[in-house]
Amino acid sequence: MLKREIERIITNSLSKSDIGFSSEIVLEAPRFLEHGDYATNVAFQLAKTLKRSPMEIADKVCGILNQDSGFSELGKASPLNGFVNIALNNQGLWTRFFAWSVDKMDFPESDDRFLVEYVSANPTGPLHIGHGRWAVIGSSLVHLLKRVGIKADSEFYINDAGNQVNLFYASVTGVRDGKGVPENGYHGAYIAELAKSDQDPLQAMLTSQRQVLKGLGVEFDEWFKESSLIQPQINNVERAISELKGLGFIYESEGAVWFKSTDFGDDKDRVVIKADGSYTYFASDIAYHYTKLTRGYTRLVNLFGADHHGYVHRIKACVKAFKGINFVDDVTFKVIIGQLVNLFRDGQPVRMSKRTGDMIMLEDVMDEIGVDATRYFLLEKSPDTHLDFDLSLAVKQSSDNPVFYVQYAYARICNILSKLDDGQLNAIKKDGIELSPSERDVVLEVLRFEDVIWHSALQLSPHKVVHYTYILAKSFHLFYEFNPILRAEPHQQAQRIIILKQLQLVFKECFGILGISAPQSM
RNA sequence: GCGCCAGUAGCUCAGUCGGAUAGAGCAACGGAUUUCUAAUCCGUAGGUCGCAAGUUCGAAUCUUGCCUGGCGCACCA
Repeated sequence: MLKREIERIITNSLSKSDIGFSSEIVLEAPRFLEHGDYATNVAFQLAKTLKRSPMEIADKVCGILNQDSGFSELGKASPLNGFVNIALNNQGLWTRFFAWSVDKMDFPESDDRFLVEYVSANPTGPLHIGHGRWAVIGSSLVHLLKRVGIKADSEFYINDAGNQVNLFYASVTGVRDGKGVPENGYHGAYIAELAKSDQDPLQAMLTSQRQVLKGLGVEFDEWFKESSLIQPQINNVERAISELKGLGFIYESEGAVWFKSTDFGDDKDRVVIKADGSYTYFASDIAYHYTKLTRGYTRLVNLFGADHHGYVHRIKACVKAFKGINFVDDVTFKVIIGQLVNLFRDGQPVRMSKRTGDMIMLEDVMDEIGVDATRYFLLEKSPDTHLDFDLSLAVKQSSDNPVFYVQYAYARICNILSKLDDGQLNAIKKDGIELSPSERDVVLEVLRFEDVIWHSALQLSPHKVVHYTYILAKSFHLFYEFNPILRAEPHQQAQRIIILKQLQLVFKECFGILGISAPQSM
């Protein structure tokens, strides 16, 4: 990618010089046009060791770079206030843009195997908007990881064992038999619906969750049932606990069996086998994460709702404890906490509770504003921001909705290209390329794509791709405004067609990662 | 009481590895359309980056303390 190439050139050039800088140069993008296309702060870093002022060093660095033929072919360096600013020349920029392609992107290879676990909602009720948030973030994260060549699988953990499920069954049969819902049981219209049906309530609930998620474009490689942890041949709960015991992290007290999670930063130790001999929910969780390791995953990523963040410490503790096992090496475990979504309608908060009938479900939101808008809005913000989501606003603003803004850019591109054929490309100039300001801007944005998705993937932050997509659309719309294509001179037209084609492919890539559609017309 | 997350423009939020003069969208106001789809573009206005100290050439960003809001603190799941 362009940025890395320039970094390499500069690092090379400086390491050959007498300036004595051997570590890698990292470029940043300046905020102001007059500061060029890229900038580096080497001079500040060198100031201490060289005992010279940053201005003086920046001056010298620029001299070295501008003497270097590999660098000067591409751009020009100039010092300002201690920064080294780099302005690329149009020819160098265009040559790289012309040669670049989404199919030729080159990402570092790695043997890491990611497992992204997300949603994992209890099968005791319909999905709410919060689940929708983890769902779109998780699915886009998996798309993103795969796109940069990282091996990643996705998984939904089904809590189909334990008290809550029993209570759920009891609630449905209670209504069915006219005896009413037990204390602390589940209420709501969906319980009454399930009671009317002959279907197994748990199966019905799972099927419906799966359908809603599929409708949202969210599919999983694996639906892992808690109940499958214990099988006639293999009892994974027993195995996981005995592994921990072998490592010395299990003890008995007050008639129960405990895991010493305080050794790994938890507030208190946790019970895994109750005094009555039954396993706790946490025991299943230990076993579940144990199977992630036995299945060969080395990078565990869990998306939890903020209402479950209390488990983070203990689960991290068990994964850390498992590092003592001989087949486990170099495992990392990252928990992404998705903050809750507050739903509003006309500025009034809409409460969501499984225990009352008054409930807005994920499905309702999708019906109301559409899948693309639902995904875009839920994906747009960083997961650790508390999201206020006003439905009436999302509907009202639908005419200048950001999701339409980015899709419209794509539709405009498709429309123009449909009126042209590749014959026009013969007029392309190879030398003496001129670029208008908005052409230049759009070219630089396209070339940034590779860098953006790589860093978004490393930081497990798909929302950065949303941000980029919006910026790209913005720079396209501006380009469109000032650079006619159909009426342009042949060589200029050819040049702009190249730009459109590159844009079209990058937009398609972005939409693919975000999971929204790419309309050819609107 | 303890823990996690947040606090940036009227509202909703970006802000990379600490960089130069703080960034968008919406809302407000003023403009642009004989045109490749105006679902667009241009401009104006709007700031004590919660508060206070510290680290340093430089802090919205890192450290510490405090304030406010959300969530969580079971031998429930």
